[in-house]
Amino acid sequence: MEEPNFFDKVYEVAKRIPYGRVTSYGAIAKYLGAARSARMVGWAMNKSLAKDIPAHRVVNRVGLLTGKQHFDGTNLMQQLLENEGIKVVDNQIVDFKKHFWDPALELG
DNA sequence: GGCGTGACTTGAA
DNA sequence: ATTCAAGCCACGC
Repeated sequence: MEEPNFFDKVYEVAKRIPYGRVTSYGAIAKYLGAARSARMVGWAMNKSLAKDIPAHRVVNRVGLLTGKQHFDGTNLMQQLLENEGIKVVDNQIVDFKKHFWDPALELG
């Protein structure tokens, strides 16, 4: 059997993020048992841009759109979030806590 | 093949 | 309360 790597797990979790919800790199990393490897999640997300992964639903722990810079358009990430009913002001998600989706809680 | 960078987080001073 | 430092590991030069 294949043993999913960190990257692959990140992709699977990211794919499972529900519509209109967001999560943080650390939450995913922690769910994978590598809370200190949050950076790898970000790097994985960078690669995920070429996949069907909703990377725009993943932000840092304060709800700041740190990765919007990596999207094609500077406002693309924000537009996508607002399109899902998430309000974004100054590159930061409003009521981030309410929209926060913890894989450890939702997936088990 | 080594060094630095990076879409981060946590903990300690 | 804020600021500083360390950790984690893949990728590019």
